[in-house]
Amino acid sequence: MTHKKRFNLLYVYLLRFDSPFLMSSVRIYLPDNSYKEFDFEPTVLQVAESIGSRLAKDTLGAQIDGGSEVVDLRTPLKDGTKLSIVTKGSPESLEVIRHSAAHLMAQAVQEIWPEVKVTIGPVIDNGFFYDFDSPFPFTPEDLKKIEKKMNHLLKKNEPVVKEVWSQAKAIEVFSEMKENFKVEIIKDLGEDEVSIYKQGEWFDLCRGPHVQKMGQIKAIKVQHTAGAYWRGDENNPQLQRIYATAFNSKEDLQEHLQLLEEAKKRDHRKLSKDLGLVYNHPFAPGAPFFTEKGTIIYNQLQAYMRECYIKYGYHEVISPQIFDNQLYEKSGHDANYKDDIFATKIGERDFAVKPMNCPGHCLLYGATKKSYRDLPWRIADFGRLHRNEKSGALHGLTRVTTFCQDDAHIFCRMDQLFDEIKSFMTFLNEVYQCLGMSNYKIFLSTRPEKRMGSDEIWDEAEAVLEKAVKELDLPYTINEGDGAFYGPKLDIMFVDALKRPWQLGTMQADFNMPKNFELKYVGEDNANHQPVMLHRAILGSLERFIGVYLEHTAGRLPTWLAPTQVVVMNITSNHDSYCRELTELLAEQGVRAHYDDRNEKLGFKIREAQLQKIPFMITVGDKEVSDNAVSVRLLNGKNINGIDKHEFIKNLCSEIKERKLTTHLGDN
RNA sequence: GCCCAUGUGGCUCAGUGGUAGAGCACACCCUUGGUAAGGGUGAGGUCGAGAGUUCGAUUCUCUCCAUGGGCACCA
Repeated sequence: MTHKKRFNLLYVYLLRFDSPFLMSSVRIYLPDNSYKEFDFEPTVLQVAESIGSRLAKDTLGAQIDGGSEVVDLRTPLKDGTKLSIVTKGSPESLEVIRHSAAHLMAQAVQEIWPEVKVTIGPVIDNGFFYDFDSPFPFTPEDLKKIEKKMNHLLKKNEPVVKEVWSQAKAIEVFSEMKENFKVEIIKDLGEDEVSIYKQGEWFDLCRGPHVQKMGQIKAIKVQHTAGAYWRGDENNPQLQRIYATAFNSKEDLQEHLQLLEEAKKRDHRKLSKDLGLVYNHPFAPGAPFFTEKGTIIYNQLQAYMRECYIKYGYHEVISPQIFDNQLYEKSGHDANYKDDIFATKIGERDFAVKPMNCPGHCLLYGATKKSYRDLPWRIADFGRLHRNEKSGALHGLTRVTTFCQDDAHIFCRMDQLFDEIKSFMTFLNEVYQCLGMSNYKIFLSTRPEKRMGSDEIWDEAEAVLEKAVKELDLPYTINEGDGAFYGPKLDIMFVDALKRPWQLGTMQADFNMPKNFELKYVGEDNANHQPVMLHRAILGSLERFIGVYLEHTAGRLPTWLAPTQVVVMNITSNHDSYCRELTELLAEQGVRAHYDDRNEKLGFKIREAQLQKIPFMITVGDKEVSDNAVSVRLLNGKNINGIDKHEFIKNLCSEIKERKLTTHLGDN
């Protein structure tokens, strides 16, 4: 603090307490610790005005007392408030802009179709939506019309005015307008007063924050429509949702739209088709075929996990595909999961296709008498699972009806739990590092509404997981009510190259299933005890993982995973025998090499190999044949010419064997 | 499951109330060409399935199936 300020502070102090005739002053602190004084409680905007007219013009909201919530610029500030003004330059400003843009969209819709009723329109990541109660669905042409209308309204640059109404008045006004959803919201709020934001003639019930004038929204884009249930409940009426976004500048909007384009290019459904990895047929909805190429990725991942299983003390098992439904009655699946199980009746007997491995593994545990010395008992299973997903839920490889998890169950004693969780996290970290997936977050998902077992059991299970992450010093977030029906989970959320989160790995603590199956081990005390069951997966399902990984890498797989690792290209048919020998040599070393001997120009072959994202392209011409060498082109376009043939193969083999991340492929 | 949209050769997509077209891929021929598409010729589709309207449907209507965008669901 400067000398002058310190003096001011003292002076004001004296004024406040020694001059009863003056109104006590209100002091608002700015981020640089300086402050502004008022003899009334100023609004955010008034503070901004006192600093400068330019700042006032750019003001969109504020954050107060170090909080992250953005408050409305019309908010009166109490003495001592620490104020950080949000202007159009700050990322928080988007929230304000989008909030107002949502109102603008609702206004546009109601000006075009007065019969459409409004509900709510919140800001979401990257944009906002507004849910309308409309007698007709919006067409793409309607969306264009809405966008046009919004741009027209923007030009009018109407000021946004806040009013505070009594609950009674608000109910009366909105009832008269037949805005019944709004009336319901006001009643549910149960507040004596509610705030209303007006632009021109149009107004909406809203908590804010909002811009000063609509013209502060610089760029909007109406994106797409969707059906959505009122209050997210499928028993409620379905509304018409319109998604849109808004930005501080046309450039920012352009940039965002480009990012969406990029994400579209990386869509695993497109990539898996273009790279020839997966095939889908309407006769098997949600059940992908893996082609000969896709199967290589699938099997390589499994082989990798199998190697890790040896290191981490897991034993692989194979369990039945179809069980008598009594198994699922016993496990609790019949009560909690029936809708998703493929079931069939043969004669008088009910059968079910297994939706998960755990009940079968409980049977296998019970097959032999276990001593405390046998624990932890870790069994892994790549068994095929089938789940009868609701039709609308299917999505590429990430949501399918049949899949295979890198699944394992650990049966252990209570005192072994911590070490098991720790070992799992080490295992997971090793795998994710190997795959270049270092960015992941941990969520602790707690008891869901639909669950089995007593609250005491749940208390214990949740506490065990929480204690473990705390002791391991891992940062985590609680995900209330998102646990499995048999136990809480630690969910691993992988964040991909485009910053999108995906749930892959999981570690679940289950005290319920061991109880249902009356699982026991004989303790040191020669008495029976119940083991704890841990359900865990690192990749999640192979299908889902491959989908996510394709998007993360944009299809540029590390060499060890690439279906074709090397393509050999001759320049003329004179080099044919050399190429043939080279390809055989590579194959002998276990390298997946393809010889492109087509009568085509080199540029053409390169282009195809490039589009197929093959890590190594070898070109062979007169030079290479005479030097017994190879020239290599990498996916990033770099060339390494004239390497000794054997040296190249040696290096390549070690890259594959060590499962190196191919950084030379370019930025993933 | 719900709302909306879409479905045309292997792929990407035009198009029409009078039984269809392009590019790529494919086959054959010419071309032997050093780092992202050489040229020519040809074959290939009862326009997702079923029903209806119509003299006539790939086109209009309905139902179903699948896919896409969401919602809900995701043990």
